[in-house]
Amino acid sequence: MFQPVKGTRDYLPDEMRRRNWVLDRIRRVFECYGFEPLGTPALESWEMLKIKSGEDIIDQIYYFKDKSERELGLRFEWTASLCRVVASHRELPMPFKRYAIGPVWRYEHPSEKRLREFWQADADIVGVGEAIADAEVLAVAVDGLKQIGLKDFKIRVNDRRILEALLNIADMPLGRSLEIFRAVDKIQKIGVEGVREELKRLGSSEASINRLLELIKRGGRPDEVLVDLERLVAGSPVGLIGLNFLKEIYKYSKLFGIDEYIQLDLSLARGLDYYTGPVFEIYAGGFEDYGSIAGGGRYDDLIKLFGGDQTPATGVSLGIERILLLMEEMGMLRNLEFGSRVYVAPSSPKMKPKAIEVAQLLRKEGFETDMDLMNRSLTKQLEHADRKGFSWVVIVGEREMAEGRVTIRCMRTGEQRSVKLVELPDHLKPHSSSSLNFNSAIV
RNA sequence: GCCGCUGUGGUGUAACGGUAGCAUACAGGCCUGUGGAGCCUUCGGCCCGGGUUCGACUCCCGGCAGCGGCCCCA
Repeated sequence: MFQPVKGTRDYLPDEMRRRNWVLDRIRRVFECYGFEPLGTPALESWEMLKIKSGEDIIDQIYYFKDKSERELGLRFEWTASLCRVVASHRELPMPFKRYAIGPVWRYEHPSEKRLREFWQADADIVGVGEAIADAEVLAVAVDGLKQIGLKDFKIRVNDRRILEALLNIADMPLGRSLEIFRAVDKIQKIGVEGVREELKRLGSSEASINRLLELIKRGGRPDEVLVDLERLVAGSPVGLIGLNFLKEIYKYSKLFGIDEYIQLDLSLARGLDYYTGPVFEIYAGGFEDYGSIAGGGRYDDLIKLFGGDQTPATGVSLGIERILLLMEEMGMLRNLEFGSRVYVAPSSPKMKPKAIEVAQLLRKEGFETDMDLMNRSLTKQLEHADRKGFSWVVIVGEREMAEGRVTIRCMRTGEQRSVKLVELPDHLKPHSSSSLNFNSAIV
């Protein structure tokens, strides 16, 4: 018997329905904010995927040669593909706001929280260098999460240019910023001592390390930290640029209505090498230990690295599996209610042609409709409809049909009544809609 | 990548160096025009490869997969 390959999994209908529900809502929010869909291949050239990914990620790229010895890889995130498109389509009007939702692949140790094939929902703004873009990208992410029923958030933000300044203040070795960033970023996972070890390995002195660890402890609500921080990086032009940018983001976040979630965290750096300024991660409020459910940052140099003009860009990525797992844990997926579906049951095989007619009529009206394909007895059909969770069964019987009527049965209550065929859609409508409902959703 | 535990019908489990049993699900029947209960019937399995043995699902080795931990990392 074949199983899904390591780190991948199947999604049976019940689960897939929930997944789709979440994906649909996020897509709708993306489009609501004016992001446009962009399709790019799962397969990209290895050469391209490697650019500015960072050592650790490169090891995780699915790599292979095709039959013509081309070196290829599977996308491990969406940003590179976006940059490739932007670099090679100079005609795109700016700003270019695009979203992409789909699977990405990383060769790493699978666990419940980490598969080798997983979905990311990305929203990026290309062509805007100002903080309004970063704030909007955060807003769309928060709104997407709200629309699937999450309520409270913590957005950790930082700017790598501030970190850069702190590195200088702490007298850390020059030219190893990226490695140091990666080490510092792990503080949540490996703890202060772990980071200390890492930094030692990178050739920093004990004193520098202590100083840096002390510096990055600062964090919290922007209103409280920003002033303090201003004094700290006063002597560093780069640091000031970063700081001012964060201020701008914070300013705009108020206008977008997400400022209450924002927290400065000077230890945040993120693992990818291409970030040039602000970086951010979103956590579900009260579930910070669970890990981030979205993350992103600004990558102003990446498009140029891909052969395009110097073009600023920023974006955010939602981790779909993480989000679903979290929702599962919070018990939110059980409350999902889907539009009611209709099952058409001929009372006997003889009525099959009439049943098809009824089913087609309902489908034309937009009802999710299924019918018996196996000449089952009415008993079996009801059993089946019950198990599959249909809300309505339309019984197409000889006796009623002779008068142009059918019987509708509500599967939840067991009530049923006879209705005219021409009025059938009206009788099913109150309980059926193409839109989805969510009991505890804010919306 | 490393260490540990695990691998029996679709799912969950039992036993055993000598013909693999149960539950549940699926399909059908009791029920020839009415679901959720009950009873009955059918279908269906030892992860893969090698070794030890008269004989391996069982013991040994390797692989693969899952789970947990470490490492690594969104």
